[in-house]
Amino acid sequence: MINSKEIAKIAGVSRSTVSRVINNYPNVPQKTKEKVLKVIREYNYRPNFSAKVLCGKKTNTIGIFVVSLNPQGENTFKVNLFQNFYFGNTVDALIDISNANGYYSLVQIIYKKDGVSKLVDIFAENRFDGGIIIGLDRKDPVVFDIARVGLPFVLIHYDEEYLLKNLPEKSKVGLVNSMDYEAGVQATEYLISLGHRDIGFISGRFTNYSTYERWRGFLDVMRKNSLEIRKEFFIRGDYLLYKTEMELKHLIKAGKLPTAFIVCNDDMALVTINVLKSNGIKVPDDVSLISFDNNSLAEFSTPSLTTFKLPVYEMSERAFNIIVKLIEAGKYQEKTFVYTMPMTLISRNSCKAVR
Amino acid sequence: MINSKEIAKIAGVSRSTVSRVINNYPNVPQKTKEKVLKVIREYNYRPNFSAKVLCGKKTNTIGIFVVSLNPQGENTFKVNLFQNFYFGNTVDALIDISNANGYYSLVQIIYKKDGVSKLVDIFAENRFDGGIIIGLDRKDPVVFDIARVGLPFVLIHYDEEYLLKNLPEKSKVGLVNSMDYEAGVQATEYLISLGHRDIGFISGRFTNYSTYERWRGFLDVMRKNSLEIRKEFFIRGDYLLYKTEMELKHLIKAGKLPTAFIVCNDDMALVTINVLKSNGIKVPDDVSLISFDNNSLAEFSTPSLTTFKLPVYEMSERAFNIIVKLIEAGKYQEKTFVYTMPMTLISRNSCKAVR
DNA sequence: CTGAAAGCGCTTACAG
DNA sequence: CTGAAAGCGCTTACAG
Repeated sequence: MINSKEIAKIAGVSRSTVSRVINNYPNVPQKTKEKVLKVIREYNYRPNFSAKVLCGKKTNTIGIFVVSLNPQGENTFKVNLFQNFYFGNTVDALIDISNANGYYSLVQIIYKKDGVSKLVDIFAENRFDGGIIIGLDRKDPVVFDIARVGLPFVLIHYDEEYLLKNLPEKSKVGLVNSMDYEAGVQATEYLISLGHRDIGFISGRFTNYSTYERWRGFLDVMRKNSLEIRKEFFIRGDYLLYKTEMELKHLIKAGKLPTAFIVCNDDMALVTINVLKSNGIKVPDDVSLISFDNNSLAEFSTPSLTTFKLPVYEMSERAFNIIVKLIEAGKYQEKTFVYTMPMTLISRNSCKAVR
Repeated sequence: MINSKEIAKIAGVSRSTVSRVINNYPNVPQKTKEKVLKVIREYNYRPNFSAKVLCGKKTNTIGIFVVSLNPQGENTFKVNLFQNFYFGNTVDALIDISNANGYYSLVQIIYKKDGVSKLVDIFAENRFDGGIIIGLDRKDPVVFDIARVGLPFVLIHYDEEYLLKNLPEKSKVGLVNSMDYEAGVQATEYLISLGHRDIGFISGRFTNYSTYERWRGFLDVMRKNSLEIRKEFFIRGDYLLYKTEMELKHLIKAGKLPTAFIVCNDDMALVTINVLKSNGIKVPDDVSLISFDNNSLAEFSTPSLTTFKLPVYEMSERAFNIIVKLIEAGKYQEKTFVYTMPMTLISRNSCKAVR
């Protein structure tokens, strides 16, 4: 590849001038500009990216990081991003939004293990102007190590209080959450309003922001209504389909079911429907189901799912806007942006009033 | 951020030695190594990425490029990657596979217009070791400009003959296609075997490899069976749902329908079902539908779709393997790899034998 | 085994 | 308006 030195030589100017033309500096006469531009076009010259960055130019790149501990054992890599509603859609939205706004996107999936600390390393390499991180545990302290690197980043789904309390001074950090506590409250109240009193809960991972918050909401409402929270109606699904299936089968065998389940995502709800169905239990006639996400199947399953829409696209947009603000603020401003976005109940056919 | 010079100073060695330790050169005594490593850890030092690349080190990054001309007018950016089965899943798979194998992935969506030529520029910036490109027209000549840059790349879905004929010498290029011609043949033969003779075709874009090939297959079989290809049964859907809907409505209004349609993707097939349904026409009783992709809804629609599975994941894996081979071959080998992967007919409920 | 020096390809004060 | 020079942070022959 040709470099600026040669371009300069051919155009009969110095490298400084070539640089000035490329970077659109004002004090280059039109004539010189055209002369240089002509050579650039002719030789298809493109300034070397690394050299530019090394001189302190921006990378124009957003780092997108998906932290995904691997439940099937540490040997299996692959997240199956493309089968995961939350990760897949967030990454896709983030890429799309970044690109549409003139930023490159560098995507990196962290397959846990040593991975999370590797996050710090990647930030220290200075490959991007700012990062967006999803999939971290709600209180993963790696965040503070990353903050110390100095590059701005925004978190999607993380504990707000814990973050703000422990963030080092002068951190450039953003946070985007969904209103999972409120959704948990609303889900429980909705079921109660339908006459349900025996309400079960199929959880995701409790290290996870959303699961934790929804569970809190559930507990608060159950207690407020003096409803018993029965241990046997709690299923630790951990967002894993085989686990959900296994534990649910146990419960069915044990003989007693709640009249409704709050399920921490649509995928587990879909499995729940199937397992119940194959045991002769009807949804929603025998058991009601309310879940979260509103994934692409929610509308098409039988019955269709009553679920809370996770505003993935809107959250991604917000995260992108914050990171850009943080990047542009440069060294002159430190601020922490926090947004919490509403989830919407989409009422379909998996819930029914209890007789 | 601390740099190698300071690390060297603190550790009491030269930058050369720091570099040797980092890059695991063999001729560093254990003791020196440990001394340096200790300082590196203590100060959380990470070699600057751009500086490394500028010295000729690899970027360890795969560039992933999605070319998506924007049908809704040039002002609308956003591809809605996450709603697009083909693009979304391919990108996700590519990211996943790259990351799992130790490569970063730099993703860039090209929103056409000036975009395609911008592709050449990005390749010239030397930000990644090799690229994978999807979404290009089956004969987009930009490929040859990119090839001239010298970085290896692999194309997904491109005209093989045209590519091989026009590629400059010493190109490091790969190509991964699916057997769309064969699928087109098989789809048509299948419908004929069910007794259909009036077969319509709802096309994607003809500049697109898959549409073109499937159409060729369709034509060949229809001719071989001396079946009439009726112009009025051809709908140019262009992969656009509103267009498919509009043209189909025209056709319905005109009064005469084929007994079966070959539809160039599941999304258009789903729309077709809806439009027919709302006009009192039943699938598959009145009209059979066979499509391509096997997207996540294909199984759940009513009726479920008989469709050809596009092996997105397998194709992505293949593309990744090729690009790695090409990268590792370095300057010493030039070779063009071409693979064409089978599509599988998944027989469900949208086709029926004609009485 | 190890350090001094050159070089990768840019940009940016600085001087004129 | 424009060029020579220094500098960004590494790596890598080269010499010892």
